[in-house]
Amino acid sequence: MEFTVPLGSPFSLEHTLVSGQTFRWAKRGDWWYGVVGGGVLKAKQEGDLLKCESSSDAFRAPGVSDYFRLGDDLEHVLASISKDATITRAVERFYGLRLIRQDRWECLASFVLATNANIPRIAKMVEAVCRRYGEPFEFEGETYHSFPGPDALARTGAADLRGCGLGYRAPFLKKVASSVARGDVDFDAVTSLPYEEARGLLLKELFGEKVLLGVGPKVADCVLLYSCGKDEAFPIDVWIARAVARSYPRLMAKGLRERLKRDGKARLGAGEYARLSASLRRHFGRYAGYAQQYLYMAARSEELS
DNA sequence: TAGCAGGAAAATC
DNA sequence: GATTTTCCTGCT
Repeated sequence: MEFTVPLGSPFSLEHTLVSGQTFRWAKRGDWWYGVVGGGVLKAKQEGDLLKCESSSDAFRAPGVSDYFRLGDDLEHVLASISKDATITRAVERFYGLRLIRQDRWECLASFVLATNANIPRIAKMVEAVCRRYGEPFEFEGETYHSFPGPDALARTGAADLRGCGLGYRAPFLKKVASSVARGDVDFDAVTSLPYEEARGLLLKELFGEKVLLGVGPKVADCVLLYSCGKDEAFPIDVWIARAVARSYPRLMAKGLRERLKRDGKARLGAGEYARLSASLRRHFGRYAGYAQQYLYMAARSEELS
């Protein structure tokens, strides 16, 4: 099924897909191939047109527009977050980068795997889990695998999951899958509540036990931002922490700043994380999550140059 | 709050 | 080829 989506406002497919939000897209030749919603979405940007091809009839222009959040008024968002020279420069460099709306379960599971790993590694782990537990299907003579549902992962043994190269993440993923399969995580409520309450719901305890073992504030923020539309969420990873220490020292507590400077290890305690992300939300406003994504790209690209 | 373990692969030296 | 780092959380 081929179709074309006209882009009414700024969009960069490339910047969007390499910004570390999602792990199931790969470029082959001129085309990007992504496994989305149980099928393959193939896409190529030509100016203000997005050429698409979908393996299933279900995925059409409206679905693509929703997935890439093409309805967001990006110019308004970018004007709103451009509070200082650092972010303004990042916005200019990566203009058109958009947050995308991912499946909530897939996003949660993927970021549980993301601890202490880099992007290629995360993509590999996700792919291995899909190959083993997802549904296979064919597209252009290649075999792809859908992202497995929570029940499929809840049923398996942690040792079996370990076979996917997940290491210590295997038991966390299995427990998270069980919680979701049991219905302990009300994604609809998380999506409809305002940011603070939504985060509380994801991190809350049930019967004295944490609902989602392996989900701390950083993973929660990723899920809220990338799949629940909470644009205030500002995930702080090591790159962002370092970038903030360098470019926004005033927003970071002095003690934390000095510690980062001293041993370079950007591990934040829960309180430090909460205070820093609150101060970044105050600085960047209601689209702070967009600012985070642009800063993340800038931080990573500067490391390479 | 601080310190550490956790597993394996990528990045770096 | 060894060492360091890696989009971190849980436990003590």
